[in-house]
Amino acid sequence: MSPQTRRATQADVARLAGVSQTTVSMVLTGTGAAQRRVSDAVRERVLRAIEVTGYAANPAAQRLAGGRTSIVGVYTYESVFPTSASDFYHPFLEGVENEAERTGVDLLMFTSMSAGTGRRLVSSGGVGRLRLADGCVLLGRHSYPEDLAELLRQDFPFAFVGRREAPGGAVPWAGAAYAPATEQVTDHLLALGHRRIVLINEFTGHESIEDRAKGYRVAMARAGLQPVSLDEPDLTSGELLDNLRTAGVTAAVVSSDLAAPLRRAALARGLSVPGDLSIARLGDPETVETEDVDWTGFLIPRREMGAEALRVVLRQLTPLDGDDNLQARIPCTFVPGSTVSAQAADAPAITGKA
Amino acid sequence: MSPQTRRATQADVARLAGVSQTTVSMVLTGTGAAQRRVSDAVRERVLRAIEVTGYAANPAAQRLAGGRTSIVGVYTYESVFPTSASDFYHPFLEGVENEAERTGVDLLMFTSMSAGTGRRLVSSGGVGRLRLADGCVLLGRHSYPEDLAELLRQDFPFAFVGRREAPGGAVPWAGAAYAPATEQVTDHLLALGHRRIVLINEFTGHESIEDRAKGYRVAMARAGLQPVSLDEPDLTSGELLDNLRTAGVTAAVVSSDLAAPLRRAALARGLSVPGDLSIARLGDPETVETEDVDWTGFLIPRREMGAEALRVVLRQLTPLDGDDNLQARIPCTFVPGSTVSAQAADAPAITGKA
DNA sequence: CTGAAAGCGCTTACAG
DNA sequence: CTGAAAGCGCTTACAG
Repeated sequence: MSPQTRRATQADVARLAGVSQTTVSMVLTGTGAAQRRVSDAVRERVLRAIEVTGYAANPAAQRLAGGRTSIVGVYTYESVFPTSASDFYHPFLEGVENEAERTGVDLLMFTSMSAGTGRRLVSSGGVGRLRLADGCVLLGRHSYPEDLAELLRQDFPFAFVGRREAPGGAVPWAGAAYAPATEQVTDHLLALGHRRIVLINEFTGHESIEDRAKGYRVAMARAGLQPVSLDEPDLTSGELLDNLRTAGVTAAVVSSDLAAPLRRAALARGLSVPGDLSIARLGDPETVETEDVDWTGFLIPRREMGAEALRVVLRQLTPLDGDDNLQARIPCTFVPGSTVSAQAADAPAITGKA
Repeated sequence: MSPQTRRATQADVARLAGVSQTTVSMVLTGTGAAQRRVSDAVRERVLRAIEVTGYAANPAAQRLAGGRTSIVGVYTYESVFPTSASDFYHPFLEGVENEAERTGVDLLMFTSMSAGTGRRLVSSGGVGRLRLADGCVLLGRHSYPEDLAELLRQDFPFAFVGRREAPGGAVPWAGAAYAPATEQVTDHLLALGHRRIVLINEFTGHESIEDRAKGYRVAMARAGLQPVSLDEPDLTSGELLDNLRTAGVTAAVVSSDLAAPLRRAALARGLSVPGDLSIARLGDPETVETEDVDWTGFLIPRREMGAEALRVVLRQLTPLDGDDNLQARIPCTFVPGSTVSAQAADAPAITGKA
């Protein structure tokens, strides 16, 4: 309607309200003490002028002048929407988006720096692009120590979804509390009478794997038992199973990706799960499962991890309250399931060879 | 390593290269003629200095100074990741993201302005926030004429996914070519010998509904037949079916959401589809289907629509080439299916009451 | 071919 | 309680 096609600026508002542009800014974003310095009468006039002009802040200018934009970057190390990758990213992003909506921040999704494989944030000028945002949530399957170190060095607020470590400082993250969850699962087996309980973990140096091992060891130690680990990465599930039987193992605590293969190997050898071998799973896998098994174990709180990661970023932006914990562990949910059963205390279920 | 924690600016680069800051800017983004004005020797020095300093442009400053950020906003009228809504938004967003990755733009997802229902872009200061981006892709189930009119008025580059109209100018969009697709489906039924073909459409004023009706009328007119429409919105599928039978209809061309109910009603009355009634579907519904029916009809090219919408935005940013079409119709894919069969020319399939 | 200068629209000391 | 001024890091006329 109005012929004016240019967007209103603070200067326009100021002119209409008969005050200085500084005052308009103060009314809008004056921090703490500053905000209070405007008289009610003036504030009223400014507010009215804002309404009349339809003024809305220019985020680029805000950002450049050192203010906040309420934009948080989301950097994923692969693209998100193609269905292949979405199994992994999706639950996390649901959490991030929910929390973003709740707290009123917009999400800047970085997808442009792919350049094929080994896509790195630092080298591709990505860190620079991030600066449009107040902070950034990072999301990827692996570890990216150089990226994280660079972010730390630049003192840029960020959080990784999942525990990560990097040289040069404490990485902020929101991860699953794998240690207590694994401890609980192991305790559950112990309470069922199992004594020969083995941990079967992946053989990466990944932080989350270490956490699971720790929880297992704690539970075993408290029960006065010797932790047993089968760290031969090259074993097939079948060979692994044979080793378990030789060792008289009655229960296995297994990382999420290895549980199904182990169960299949057991069934293939005519064994019953949980009759002959109890299997508990340490986390639900990211891919949709083909078999319909009612696993005993715990669920990874992916949505909560995403939401908390955003909160960890936000916490760095307003370090007002006492809550300055930048490494958040989210509890996992224990699921009773039916791949585990009771075991007479001293009777090894698996004896000799078949 | 280096103690410097501040990010490098063009001024830093300039100092190191022994040139002016203007020259650095020219090397990086000089448009056309300007770019050419820098001598090779100087360009070399600047480029080297950029590498040494690890300079990356500050997008906020770029944007404020009137430059491009290679950021395109994506405004969805509902949240995206919660699974409830993702059925609708997902395929479109896949297309947008793919194209963004291909063309090297980042996506700014606007999620913050929900404010419950009736969430509008204009009133919530959303248009202002958009200005961080070079342009914007809009995505929603309904029509939002006020928002679109405001965007047009402000001359802000955007594109809607799906055909839309608004007062104040031509809305840029990327939509499905419903008219020719519906025409093709109708022709298919005509070729099979059907003469009494009815169009069953939703009763909204939605643009895409109009397109379908147009395609149907064109095909019928060419065959010298009278188009038949049953525009009684309050009819149940069963009553609708009874009307069809009374009218001696042998084939129905049905919008995506009404096809399944109509088929169920037919089966419930002991009729065979396609034996007694052929049903062709105008588009695949957005929700996952419960019944496994091999529908005859066409598929909505949702991913391509998303990708093209981004391209429509980009086209407005660089109107160099001759391709200035801002209303793109993407062809739909015809699917033969098995809910349609041949019909003897003059023998009405449905006669009398059951 | 190169540079000094204005300006984009904000925030934040610094004066009154 | 309020305002004039500097500055954030760029782009783009405008001079040389």
